[in-house]
Amino acid sequence: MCKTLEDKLSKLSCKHCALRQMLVRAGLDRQDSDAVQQLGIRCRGPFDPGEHIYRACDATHSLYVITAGAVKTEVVTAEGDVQVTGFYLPGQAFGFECVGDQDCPVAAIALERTWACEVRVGALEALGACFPRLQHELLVLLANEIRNMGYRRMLVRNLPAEQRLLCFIKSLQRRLSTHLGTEVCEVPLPMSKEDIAKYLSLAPETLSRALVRLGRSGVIRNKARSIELLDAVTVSTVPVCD
Amino acid sequence: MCKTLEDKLSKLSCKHCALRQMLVRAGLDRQDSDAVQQLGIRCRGPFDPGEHIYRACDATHSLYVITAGAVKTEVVTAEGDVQVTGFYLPGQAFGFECVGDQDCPVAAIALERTWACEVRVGALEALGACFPRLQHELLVLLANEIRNMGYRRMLVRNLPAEQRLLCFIKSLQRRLSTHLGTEVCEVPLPMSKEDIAKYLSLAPETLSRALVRLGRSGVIRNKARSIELLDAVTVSTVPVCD
DNA sequence: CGGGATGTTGAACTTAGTCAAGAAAAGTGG
DNA sequence: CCACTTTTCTTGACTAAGTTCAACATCCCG
Repeated sequence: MCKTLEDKLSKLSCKHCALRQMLVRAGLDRQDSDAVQQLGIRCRGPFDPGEHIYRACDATHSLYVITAGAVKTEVVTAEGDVQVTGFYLPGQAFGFECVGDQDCPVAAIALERTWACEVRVGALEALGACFPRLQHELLVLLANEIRNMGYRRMLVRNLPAEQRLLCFIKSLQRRLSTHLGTEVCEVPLPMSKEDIAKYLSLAPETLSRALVRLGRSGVIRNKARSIELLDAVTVSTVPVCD
Repeated sequence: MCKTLEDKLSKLSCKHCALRQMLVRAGLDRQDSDAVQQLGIRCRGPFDPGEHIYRACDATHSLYVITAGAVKTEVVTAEGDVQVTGFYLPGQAFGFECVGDQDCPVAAIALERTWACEVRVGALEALGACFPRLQHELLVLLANEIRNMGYRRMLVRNLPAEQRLLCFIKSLQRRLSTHLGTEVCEVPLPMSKEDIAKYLSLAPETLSRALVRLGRSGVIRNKARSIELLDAVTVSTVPVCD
Protein backbone atom coordinates (compact mmCIF):
# COMPACT_ATOMS: atom_id res chain seq x y z
CA MET A 1 0.00 0.00 0.00
CA CYS A 2 1.32 3.39 -0.87
CA LYS A 3 0.70 6.20 1.56
CA THR A 4 0.87 9.68 0.12
CA LEU A 5 -0.97 11.34 -2.70
CA GLU A 6 2.34 11.98 -4.40
CA ASP A 7 2.97 8.25 -4.35
CA LYS A 8 -0.37 7.61 -5.90
CA LEU A 9 0.05 10.17 -8.63
CA SER A 10 3.54 9.00 -9.42
CA LYS A 11 2.11 5.54 -9.95
CA LEU A 12 -0.11 7.12 -12.56
CA SER A 13 2.62 9.24 -14.05
CA CYS A 14 3.09 7.10 -17.12
CA LYS A 15 2.13 9.16 -20.13
CA HIS A 16 -0.21 6.52 -21.45
CA CYS A 17 -1.96 5.44 -18.27
CA ALA A 18 -5.69 5.41 -19.02
CA LEU A 19 -6.70 7.20 -15.85
CA ARG A 20 -3.99 9.82 -16.05
CA GLN A 21 -4.84 10.48 -19.69
CA MET A 22 -8.43 10.97 -18.72
CA LEU A 23 -7.56 13.43 -15.95
CA VAL A 24 -5.21 15.35 -18.20
CA ARG A 25 -7.72 15.57 -21.01
CA ALA A 26 -10.28 16.75 -18.48
CA GLY A 27 -7.89 19.56 -17.57
CA LEU A 28 -7.32 18.12 -14.10
CA ASP A 29 -3.59 17.85 -13.84
CA ARG A 30 -1.45 17.94 -10.75
CA GLN A 31 -2.27 21.58 -10.12
CA ASP A 32 -5.74 20.42 -9.15
CA SER A 33 -4.40 18.02 -6.60
CA ASP A 34 -7.18 18.93 -4.16
CA ALA A 35 -9.72 17.76 -6.68
CA VAL A 36 -7.72 14.67 -7.56
CA GLN A 37 -7.37 13.88 -3.88
CA GLN A 38 -11.16 13.69 -3.68
CA LEU A 39 -11.03 10.75 -6.03
CA GLY A 40 -9.62 8.65 -3.22
CA ILE A 41 -7.40 6.64 -5.50
CA ARG A 42 -6.26 3.50 -3.71
CA CYS A 43 -3.15 1.61 -4.71
CA ARG A 44 -3.70 -2.09 -4.30
CA GLY A 45 -1.39 -5.02 -4.48
CA PRO A 46 0.70 -6.97 -4.79
CA PHE A 47 -1.64 -9.61 -6.13
CA ASP A 48 0.07 -12.95 -6.66
CA PRO A 49 -0.47 -14.94 -9.87
CA GLY A 50 -3.92 -16.54 -9.76
CA GLU A 51 -5.17 -14.16 -7.10
CA HIS A 52 -8.51 -12.42 -7.65
CA ILE A 53 -8.62 -8.63 -7.84
CA TYR A 54 -12.38 -8.92 -7.79
CA ARG A 55 -14.67 -11.90 -8.05
CA ALA A 56 -17.77 -12.44 -10.14
CA CYS A 57 -20.72 -10.71 -8.45
CA ASP A 58 -18.51 -8.57 -6.20
CA ALA A 59 -20.22 -5.20 -6.22
CA THR A 60 -16.99 -3.25 -6.65
CA HIS A 61 -18.30 -0.25 -8.58
CA SER A 62 -14.69 0.67 -9.24
CA LEU A 63 -12.40 1.14 -12.16
CA TYR A 64 -8.86 -0.21 -12.01
CA VAL A 65 -5.69 0.81 -13.77
CA ILE A 66 -2.73 -1.57 -13.79
CA THR A 67 0.54 -0.02 -12.67
CA ALA A 68 2.58 -3.21 -12.90
CA GLY A 69 1.81 -6.78 -13.85
CA ALA A 70 -0.97 -8.24 -15.99
CA VAL A 71 -4.60 -9.21 -15.48
CA LYS A 72 -7.22 -11.37 -17.18
CA THR A 73 -10.98 -11.00 -16.89
CA GLU A 74 -13.25 -14.01 -17.23
CA VAL A 75 -16.91 -14.99 -17.16
CA VAL A 76 -18.13 -18.32 -15.84
CA THR A 77 -21.32 -19.67 -17.37
CA ALA A 78 -24.06 -21.49 -15.51
CA GLU A 79 -22.67 -24.72 -16.97
CA GLY A 80 -19.35 -23.90 -15.38
CA ASP A 81 -17.19 -23.32 -18.41
CA VAL A 82 -14.92 -20.34 -18.35
CA GLN A 83 -14.56 -17.71 -21.04
CA VAL A 84 -11.64 -15.30 -20.86
CA THR A 85 -12.93 -11.91 -21.96
CA GLY A 86 -9.83 -9.76 -21.85
CA PHE A 87 -6.16 -9.30 -21.00
CA TYR A 88 -4.90 -6.03 -19.53
CA LEU A 89 -1.38 -4.64 -19.39
CA PRO A 90 0.22 -1.78 -17.41
CA GLY A 91 -1.49 1.56 -18.06
CA GLN A 92 -4.75 -0.03 -19.11
CA ALA A 93 -8.08 0.34 -17.35
CA PHE A 94 -10.43 -2.53 -16.59
CA GLY A 95 -13.58 -3.10 -14.57
CA PHE A 96 -16.00 -1.33 -16.92
CA GLU A 97 -18.62 -4.04 -16.43
CA CYS A 98 -18.87 -2.98 -12.78
CA VAL A 99 -19.74 0.66 -13.46
CA GLY A 100 -23.48 0.04 -13.46
CA ASP A 101 -25.73 -0.85 -10.58
CA GLN A 102 -26.08 -4.53 -11.34
CA ASP A 103 -23.66 -7.13 -10.08
CA CYS A 104 -21.03 -7.89 -12.64
CA PRO A 105 -20.63 -11.52 -13.62
CA VAL A 106 -16.96 -10.99 -14.40
CA ALA A 107 -13.89 -11.80 -12.33
CA ALA A 108 -10.45 -10.21 -12.65
CA ILE A 109 -7.41 -12.37 -11.89
CA ALA A 110 -3.73 -11.47 -11.72
CA LEU A 111 -1.50 -13.30 -14.19
CA GLU A 112 1.76 -12.27 -12.55
CA ARG A 113 2.69 -10.17 -9.54
CA THR A 114 0.39 -7.19 -10.06
CA TRP A 115 -0.30 -3.74 -8.63
CA ALA A 116 -3.32 -1.69 -9.60
CA CYS A 117 -4.91 1.65 -8.70
CA GLU A 118 -8.56 1.55 -7.77
CA VAL A 119 -10.95 4.48 -8.24
CA ARG A 120 -14.54 4.33 -7.12
CA VAL A 121 -16.85 5.18 -9.97
CA GLY A 122 -18.98 7.14 -7.51
CA ALA A 123 -15.99 9.34 -6.73
CA LEU A 124 -15.36 9.97 -10.42
CA GLU A 125 -19.01 10.86 -10.87
CA ALA A 126 -19.00 13.18 -7.87
CA LEU A 127 -15.93 15.00 -9.12
CA GLY A 128 -17.43 14.98 -12.59
CA ALA A 129 -20.35 17.04 -11.26
CA CYS A 130 -17.83 19.85 -10.64
CA PHE A 131 -15.71 19.23 -13.72
CA PRO A 132 -17.96 18.58 -16.72
CA ARG A 133 -14.99 17.68 -18.86
CA LEU A 134 -14.11 14.86 -16.51
CA GLN A 135 -17.67 13.61 -16.77
CA HIS A 136 -17.34 13.74 -20.52
CA GLU A 137 -14.04 11.87 -20.51
CA LEU A 138 -15.53 9.16 -18.36
CA LEU A 139 -18.32 8.73 -20.87
CA VAL A 140 -15.81 8.66 -23.70
CA LEU A 141 -13.79 5.99 -21.90
CA LEU A 142 -16.83 3.73 -21.79
CA ALA A 143 -17.87 4.55 -25.34
CA ASN A 144 -14.40 3.64 -26.57
CA GLU A 145 -14.63 0.34 -24.76
CA ILE A 146 -17.94 -0.33 -26.50
CA ARG A 147 -16.41 0.46 -29.85
CA ASN A 148 -13.43 -1.78 -29.14
CA MET A 149 -15.61 -4.66 -28.05
CA GLY A 150 -17.64 -4.41 -31.22
CA TYR A 151 -14.47 -4.39 -33.26
CA ARG A 152 -12.93 -7.33 -31.46
CA ARG A 153 -16.11 -9.28 -31.82
CA MET A 154 -16.33 -8.62 -35.50
CA LEU A 155 -12.73 -9.46 -36.21
CA VAL A 156 -12.26 -12.49 -34.05
CA ARG A 157 -15.39 -14.26 -35.04
CA ASN A 158 -14.94 -15.16 -38.67
CA LEU A 159 -11.18 -15.26 -38.77
CA PRO A 160 -9.43 -18.64 -39.10
CA ALA A 161 -7.30 -19.75 -36.18
CA GLU A 162 -3.97 -18.45 -37.47
CA GLN A 163 -5.21 -14.95 -38.24
CA ARG A 164 -7.14 -14.81 -35.01
CA LEU A 165 -3.95 -15.62 -33.13
CA LEU A 166 -1.89 -13.15 -35.12
CA CYS A 167 -4.46 -10.46 -34.50
CA PHE A 168 -4.18 -11.17 -30.80
CA ILE A 169 -0.37 -11.07 -30.72
CA LYS A 170 -0.38 -7.89 -32.74
CA SER A 171 -2.82 -6.34 -30.29
CA LEU A 172 -0.57 -7.25 -27.36
CA GLN A 173 2.39 -5.81 -29.20
CA ARG A 174 0.60 -2.58 -29.99
CA ARG A 175 -0.52 -2.09 -26.42
CA LEU A 176 2.90 -2.88 -25.03
CA SER A 177 4.58 -0.56 -27.52
CA THR A 178 2.19 2.24 -26.62
CA HIS A 179 2.95 1.80 -22.96
CA LEU A 180 6.73 1.69 -23.39
CA GLY A 181 6.73 4.41 -26.00
CA THR A 182 8.87 2.32 -28.34
CA GLU A 183 8.10 -0.34 -30.94
CA VAL A 184 8.77 -3.79 -29.49
CA CYS A 185 9.20 -7.01 -31.47
CA GLU A 186 9.38 -9.47 -28.62
CA VAL A 187 5.98 -9.82 -26.98
CA PRO A 188 5.97 -11.48 -23.55
CA LEU A 189 3.04 -13.76 -22.77
CA PRO A 190 2.16 -13.47 -19.10
CA MET A 191 -0.87 -15.72 -19.58
CA SER A 192 -1.05 -19.47 -20.13
CA LYS A 193 -1.72 -20.97 -23.55
CA GLU A 194 -4.97 -22.28 -22.18
CA ASP A 195 -6.06 -18.73 -21.30
CA ILE A 196 -5.20 -17.54 -24.79
CA ALA A 197 -7.18 -20.43 -26.23
CA LYS A 198 -10.17 -19.53 -24.07
CA TYR A 199 -9.86 -15.89 -25.09
CA LEU A 200 -9.75 -16.74 -28.80
CA SER A 201 -12.41 -19.44 -28.55
CA LEU A 202 -10.07 -22.13 -29.80
CA ALA A 203 -9.23 -25.57 -28.48
CA PRO A 204 -5.77 -25.52 -26.87
CA GLU A 205 -4.64 -28.04 -29.48
CA THR A 206 -5.72 -25.77 -32.32
CA LEU A 207 -3.87 -22.86 -30.75
CA SER A 208 -0.74 -24.96 -30.41
CA ARG A 209 -0.90 -26.00 -34.05
CA ALA A 210 -1.53 -22.44 -35.20
CA LEU A 211 1.56 -21.29 -33.29
CA VAL A 212 3.64 -23.99 -34.95
CA ARG A 213 2.35 -23.12 -38.41
CA LEU A 214 3.00 -19.39 -37.93
CA GLY A 215 6.48 -20.28 -36.73
CA ARG A 216 7.15 -22.50 -39.76
CA SER A 217 5.92 -19.87 -42.21
CA GLY A 218 8.38 -17.40 -40.68
CA VAL A 219 5.88 -14.91 -39.32
CA ILE A 220 6.77 -15.38 -35.67
CA ARG A 221 9.41 -17.06 -33.55
CA ASN A 222 8.15 -19.04 -30.58
CA LYS A 223 10.11 -18.58 -27.39
CA ALA A 224 9.69 -19.88 -23.87
CA ARG A 225 7.15 -17.37 -22.62
CA SER A 226 7.17 -14.83 -25.38
CA ILE A 227 6.69 -14.45 -29.11
CA GLU A 228 8.87 -12.53 -31.50
CA LEU A 229 7.16 -10.91 -34.46
CA LEU A 230 9.34 -11.29 -37.55
CA ASP A 231 7.56 -10.35 -40.76
CA ALA A 232 6.07 -6.88 -40.44
CA VAL A 233 4.44 -7.00 -43.87
CA THR A 234 2.51 -10.20 -43.28
CA VAL A 235 1.42 -8.93 -39.92
CA SER A 236 0.14 -5.64 -41.23
CA THR A 237 -2.31 -7.37 -43.55
CA VAL A 238 -4.11 -8.77 -40.54
CA PRO A 239 -7.06 -6.67 -39.42
CA VAL A 240 -6.36 -4.50 -36.42
CA CYS A 241 -8.43 -4.51 -33.29
CA ASP A 242 -8.31 -2.78 -29.91
CA MET B 1 -41.57 15.29 -38.03
CA CYS B 2 -43.51 15.89 -34.87
CA LYS B 3 -43.81 19.42 -33.61
CA THR B 4 -44.59 19.85 -29.94
CA LEU B 5 -42.82 18.66 -26.84
CA GLU B 6 -45.93 16.76 -25.87
CA ASP B 7 -45.70 14.90 -29.14
CA LYS B 8 -42.12 14.03 -28.47
CA LEU B 9 -42.74 12.82 -24.98
CA SER B 10 -45.76 10.82 -26.02
CA LYS B 11 -43.53 9.07 -28.51
CA LEU B 12 -41.41 8.08 -25.56
CA SER B 13 -44.32 7.23 -23.35
CA CYS B 14 -43.88 3.48 -23.66
CA LYS B 15 -43.04 2.14 -20.24
CA HIS B 16 -40.01 0.29 -21.49
CA CYS B 17 -38.48 2.86 -23.78
CA ALA B 18 -34.80 3.05 -22.94
CA LEU B 19 -34.65 6.84 -22.89
CA ARG B 20 -37.85 7.31 -20.93
CA GLN B 21 -36.72 4.71 -18.39
CA MET B 22 -33.50 6.60 -17.99
CA LEU B 23 -35.27 9.92 -17.45
CA VAL B 24 -37.69 8.38 -14.98
CA ARG B 25 -34.95 6.67 -13.01
CA ALA B 26 -33.08 9.95 -12.96
CA GLY B 27 -36.16 11.52 -11.36
CA LEU B 28 -36.85 13.65 -14.43
CA ASP B 29 -40.41 12.86 -15.32
CA ARG B 30 -42.90 15.06 -17.08
CA GLN B 31 -43.03 17.51 -14.21
CA ASP B 32 -39.53 18.58 -15.23
CA SER B 33 -40.60 19.31 -18.75
CA ASP B 34 -38.47 22.45 -18.84
CA ALA B 35 -35.43 20.34 -18.20
CA VAL B 36 -36.52 17.67 -20.65
CA GLN B 37 -37.14 20.35 -23.25
CA GLN B 38 -33.47 21.29 -22.99
CA LEU B 39 -32.60 17.85 -24.29
CA GLY B 40 -33.81 18.94 -27.70
CA ILE B 41 -35.20 15.55 -28.55
CA ARG B 42 -35.77 15.33 -32.28
CA CYS B 43 -38.19 12.89 -33.81
CA ARG B 44 -36.84 11.62 -37.09
CA GLY B 45 -38.36 9.56 -39.78
CA PRO B 46 -39.89 7.90 -41.55
CA PHE B 47 -36.84 6.03 -42.80
CA ASP B 48 -37.64 3.61 -45.59
CA PRO B 49 -36.26 0.08 -45.61
CA GLY B 50 -32.57 0.19 -46.53
CA GLU B 51 -32.26 3.87 -45.70
CA HIS B 52 -29.37 4.98 -43.47
CA ILE B 53 -30.12 6.63 -40.13
CA TYR B 54 -26.45 7.37 -39.90
CA ARG B 55 -23.50 6.27 -41.98
CA ALA B 56 -20.11 4.94 -40.94
CA CYS B 57 -17.91 7.87 -39.93
CA ASP B 58 -20.82 10.28 -39.57
CA ALA B 59 -19.96 12.26 -36.46
CA THR B 60 -23.47 12.08 -35.04
CA HIS B 61 -22.66 12.17 -31.31
CA SER B 62 -26.27 11.21 -30.71
CA LEU B 63 -28.22 8.42 -29.13
CA TYR B 64 -31.34 7.11 -30.84
CA VAL B 65 -34.41 5.37 -29.52
CA ILE B 66 -36.70 3.56 -31.93
CA THR B 67 -40.35 4.50 -31.64
CA ALA B 68 -41.54 2.34 -34.52
CA GLY B 69 -39.83 0.01 -36.95
CA ALA B 70 -36.55 -1.86 -36.73
CA VAL B 71 -32.88 -1.08 -37.31
CA LYS B 72 -29.65 -2.95 -37.93
CA THR B 73 -26.15 -1.67 -37.23
CA GLU B 74 -23.20 -2.87 -39.29
CA VAL B 75 -19.48 -2.45 -39.67
CA VAL B 76 -17.68 -2.63 -43.00
CA THR B 77 -14.09 -3.85 -42.92
CA ALA B 78 -11.27 -2.52 -45.07
CA GLU B 79 -11.68 -5.61 -47.24
CA GLY B 80 -15.27 -4.62 -47.79
CA ASP B 81 -17.10 -7.41 -46.06
CA VAL B 82 -20.00 -6.44 -43.87
CA GLN B 83 -20.61 -7.57 -40.33
CA VAL B 84 -24.00 -6.94 -38.78
CA THR B 85 -23.41 -5.98 -35.16
CA GLY B 86 -26.92 -5.57 -33.82
CA PHE B 87 -30.67 -5.46 -34.36
CA TYR B 88 -32.82 -2.95 -32.52
CA LEU B 89 -36.58 -2.97 -31.89
CA PRO B 90 -39.02 -0.29 -30.68
CA GLY B 91 -38.08 1.12 -27.28
CA GLN B 92 -34.44 0.22 -27.65
CA ALA B 93 -31.54 2.65 -27.77
CA PHE B 94 -28.69 2.46 -30.25
CA GLY B 95 -25.77 4.60 -31.34
CA PHE B 96 -23.58 4.03 -28.29
CA GLU B 97 -20.48 3.76 -30.47
CA CYS B 98 -20.94 7.40 -31.42
CA VAL B 99 -20.89 8.76 -27.86
CA GLY B 100 -17.14 9.31 -27.88
CA ASP B 101 -15.11 11.85 -29.79
CA GLN B 102 -13.82 9.53 -32.47
CA ASP B 103 -15.69 8.81 -35.66
CA CYS B 104 -17.74 5.71 -35.35
CA PRO B 105 -17.14 3.06 -38.00
CA VAL B 106 -20.71 1.83 -37.65
CA ALA B 107 -23.75 2.50 -39.82
CA ALA B 108 -27.39 2.20 -38.79
CA ILE B 109 -29.91 1.14 -41.44
CA ALA B 110 -33.68 0.87 -41.25
CA LEU B 111 -35.09 -2.59 -41.88
CA GLU B 112 -38.69 -1.47 -42.26
CA ARG B 113 -40.47 1.89 -42.15
CA THR B 114 -38.86 3.39 -39.04
CA TRP B 115 -39.17 6.38 -36.75
CA ALA B 116 -36.60 7.22 -34.10
CA CYS B 117 -35.99 9.90 -31.49
CA GLU B 118 -32.57 11.48 -31.55
CA VAL B 119 -30.90 13.00 -28.50
CA ARG B 120 -27.55 14.72 -28.70
CA VAL B 121 -25.17 13.21 -26.20
CA GLY B 122 -23.90 16.69 -25.50
CA ALA B 123 -27.40 17.74 -24.45
CA LEU B 124 -27.69 14.75 -22.12
CA GLU B 125 -24.33 15.63 -20.62
CA ALA B 126 -25.25 19.28 -20.19
CA LEU B 127 -28.49 18.39 -18.45
CA GLY B 128 -26.59 15.79 -16.44
CA ALA B 129 -24.43 18.56 -15.00
CA CYS B 130 -27.61 19.85 -13.28
CA PHE B 131 -29.08 16.44 -12.52
CA PRO B 132 -26.37 14.12 -11.23
CA ARG B 133 -28.75 11.18 -11.30
CA LEU B 134 -29.23 11.64 -15.02
CA GLN B 135 -25.48 11.64 -15.46
CA HIS B 136 -25.33 8.44 -13.47
CA GLU B 137 -28.07 6.80 -15.52
CA LEU B 138 -26.29 7.69 -18.71
CA LEU B 139 -23.17 5.98 -17.42
CA VAL B 140 -25.21 2.96 -16.37
CA LEU B 141 -26.77 2.75 -19.82
CA LEU B 142 -23.32 2.49 -21.38
CA ALA B 143 -22.05 0.09 -18.73
CA ASN B 144 -25.01 -2.18 -19.34
CA GLU B 145 -24.27 -2.17 -23.03
CA ILE B 146 -20.69 -3.20 -22.26
CA ARG B 147 -21.90 -6.02 -20.07
CA ASN B 148 -24.36 -7.18 -22.72
CA MET B 149 -21.74 -7.13 -25.42
CA GLY B 150 -19.44 -9.25 -23.31
CA TYR B 151 -22.24 -11.68 -22.68
CA ARG B 152 -23.28 -11.91 -26.30
CA ARG B 153 -19.72 -12.43 -27.35
CA MET B 154 -19.18 -15.21 -24.85
CA LEU B 155 -22.39 -17.02 -25.69
CA VAL B 156 -22.44 -16.73 -29.41
CA ARG B 157 -18.89 -17.67 -30.06
CA ASN B 158 -18.62 -21.31 -29.12
CA LEU B 159 -22.23 -22.29 -29.67
CA PRO B 160 -23.07 -24.55 -32.62
CA ALA B 161 -25.23 -23.05 -35.35
CA GLU B 162 -28.59 -24.30 -34.06
CA GLN B 163 -28.13 -23.02 -30.53
CA ARG B 164 -26.70 -19.76 -31.78
CA LEU B 165 -29.81 -19.27 -33.86
CA LEU B 166 -32.14 -20.28 -31.05
CA CYS B 167 -30.37 -17.90 -28.71
CA PHE B 168 -30.94 -15.14 -31.24
CA ILE B 169 -34.63 -15.87 -31.73
CA LYS B 170 -35.13 -16.09 -28.00
CA SER B 171 -33.44 -12.74 -27.58
CA LEU B 172 -35.75 -11.16 -30.15
CA GLN B 173 -38.73 -12.73 -28.42
CA ARG B 174 -37.67 -11.45 -25.02
CA ARG B 175 -37.13 -7.92 -26.26
CA LEU B 176 -40.42 -7.88 -28.12
CA SER B 177 -42.27 -9.29 -25.10
CA THR B 178 -40.75 -6.67 -22.85
CA HIS B 179 -41.82 -3.93 -25.20
CA LEU B 180 -45.37 -5.20 -25.61
CA GLY B 181 -45.72 -6.15 -21.96
CA THR B 182 -46.99 -9.61 -22.84
CA GLU B 183 -45.29 -12.90 -23.68
CA VAL B 184 -45.31 -13.43 -27.45
CA CYS B 185 -44.71 -16.75 -29.25
CA GLU B 186 -44.67 -15.50 -32.81
CA VAL B 187 -41.51 -13.52 -33.46
CA PRO B 188 -41.54 -11.37 -36.60
CA LEU B 189 -38.28 -11.14 -38.53
CA PRO B 190 -37.96 -7.66 -40.02
CA MET B 191 -34.44 -8.46 -41.26
CA SER B 192 -33.33 -10.66 -44.15
CA LYS B 193 -31.91 -14.14 -43.59
CA GLU B 194 -28.65 -12.86 -44.96
CA ASP B 195 -28.53 -10.19 -42.23
CA ILE B 196 -29.20 -12.79 -39.57
CA ALA B 197 -26.43 -14.95 -41.00
CA LYS B 198 -24.03 -12.01 -40.92
CA TYR B 199 -25.05 -11.22 -37.37
CA LEU B 200 -24.49 -14.80 -36.21
CA SER B 201 -21.32 -15.28 -38.26
CA LEU B 202 -22.78 -18.13 -40.25
CA ALA B 203 -22.94 -18.81 -43.96
CA PRO B 204 -26.50 -18.18 -45.23
CA GLU B 205 -26.66 -21.86 -46.17
CA THR B 206 -25.80 -22.96 -42.66
CA LEU B 207 -28.47 -20.68 -41.23
CA SER B 208 -31.03 -22.07 -43.65
CA ARG B 209 -30.17 -25.64 -42.66
CA ALA B 210 -30.27 -24.80 -38.97
CA LEU B 211 -33.76 -23.32 -39.40
CA VAL B 212 -34.92 -26.47 -41.15
CA ARG B 213 -33.46 -28.73 -38.45
CA LEU B 214 -35.03 -26.70 -35.63
CA GLY B 215 -38.32 -26.88 -37.50
CA ARG B 216 -38.08 -30.66 -37.95
CA SER B 217 -37.20 -31.23 -34.28
CA GLY B 218 -40.35 -29.33 -33.33
CA VAL B 219 -38.70 -26.44 -31.53
CA ILE B 220 -39.88 -23.75 -33.91
CA ARG B 221 -42.29 -23.31 -36.77
CA ASN B 222 -40.98 -21.42 -39.80
CA LYS B 223 -43.38 -18.92 -41.29
CA ALA B 224 -43.12 -16.45 -44.11
CA ARG B 225 -41.45 -13.62 -42.26
CA SER B 226 -41.69 -14.78 -38.68
CA ILE B 227 -40.84 -17.69 -36.41
CA GLU B 228 -43.12 -19.32 -33.89
CA LEU B 229 -41.47 -20.70 -30.77
CA LEU B 230 -43.11 -24.00 -29.87
CA ASP B 231 -41.23 -25.91 -27.22
CA ALA B 232 -40.64 -23.69 -24.23
CA VAL B 233 -38.63 -26.32 -22.36
CA THR B 234 -36.05 -26.85 -25.05
CA VAL B 235 -35.73 -23.15 -25.52
CA SER B 236 -35.12 -22.43 -21.88
CA THR B 237 -32.04 -24.67 -21.81
CA VAL B 238 -30.37 -22.35 -24.28
CA PRO B 239 -28.14 -19.74 -22.66
CA VAL B 240 -29.70 -16.32 -22.43
CA CYS B 241 -28.08 -13.18 -23.73
CA ASP B 242 -29.02 -9.51 -23.95
C1' DC C 1 -45.80 -12.04 -66.42
C1' DG C 2 -40.85 -11.81 -66.43
C1' DG C 3 -36.28 -11.07 -64.04
C1' DG C 4 -33.34 -10.00 -60.24
C1' DA C 5 -32.74 -10.76 -55.60
C1' DT C 6 -33.27 -13.88 -51.84
C1' DG C 7 -33.56 -18.31 -49.95
C1' DT C 8 -33.03 -23.53 -50.11
C1' DT C 9 -30.89 -27.97 -51.13
C1' DG C 10 -27.21 -31.31 -52.20
C1' DA C 11 -22.25 -32.94 -52.55
C1' DA C 12 -17.37 -32.20 -52.02
C1' DC C 13 -14.14 -29.95 -49.28
C1' DT C 14 -11.84 -27.56 -45.34
C1' DT C 15 -11.34 -26.45 -40.76
C1' DA C 16 -11.44 -26.97 -36.10
C1' DG C 17 -12.70 -30.12 -32.28
C1' DT C 18 -12.02 -34.54 -29.83
C1' DC C 19 -9.56 -38.25 -27.90
C1' DA C 20 -5.43 -40.31 -26.54
C1' DA C 21 -0.62 -40.45 -25.91
C1' DG C 22 3.73 -38.42 -25.20
C1' DA C 23 7.05 -34.35 -24.09
C1' DA C 24 8.19 -30.41 -21.54
C1' DA C 25 7.75 -27.35 -17.76
C1' DA C 26 6.58 -26.10 -13.19
C1' DG C 27 5.86 -27.29 -8.40
C1' DT C 28 6.95 -30.13 -4.26
C1' DG C 29 9.39 -32.29 -0.74
C1' DG C 30 13.23 -34.55 0.71
C1' DC D 1 19.82 -29.30 -5.65
C1' DC D 2 17.74 -33.17 -7.40
C1' DA D 3 14.20 -36.78 -8.15
C1' DC D 4 9.27 -37.00 -8.22
C1' DT D 5 4.60 -35.60 -9.22
C1' DT D 6 1.47 -32.66 -11.45
C1' DT D 7 0.26 -29.58 -14.66
C1' DT D 8 0.72 -27.59 -19.09
C1' DC D 9 1.81 -28.06 -23.76
C1' DT D 10 2.48 -30.56 -28.11
C1' DT D 11 1.59 -34.11 -31.63
C1' DG D 12 -1.07 -37.46 -34.36
C1' DA D 13 -5.28 -39.88 -36.05
C1' DC D 14 -9.98 -39.41 -36.32
C1' DT D 15 -14.58 -37.09 -36.28
C1' DA D 16 -17.87 -33.57 -36.57
C1' DA D 17 -19.33 -29.13 -38.08
C1' DG D 18 -19.45 -25.45 -41.18
C1' DT D 19 -18.08 -23.48 -45.70
C1' DT D 20 -18.04 -23.44 -50.55
C1' DC D 21 -19.82 -24.11 -55.02
C1' DA D 22 -23.45 -25.05 -58.01
C1' DA D 23 -28.12 -25.80 -59.08
C1' DC D 24 -32.70 -24.92 -58.15
C1' DA D 25 -36.89 -22.74 -55.91
C1' DT D 26 -39.26 -18.84 -54.28
C1' DC D 27 -40.34 -14.22 -53.46
C1' DC D 28 -40.87 -9.56 -54.65
C1' DC D 29 -41.11 -5.62 -57.63
C1' DG D 30 -41.60 -3.41 -61.81
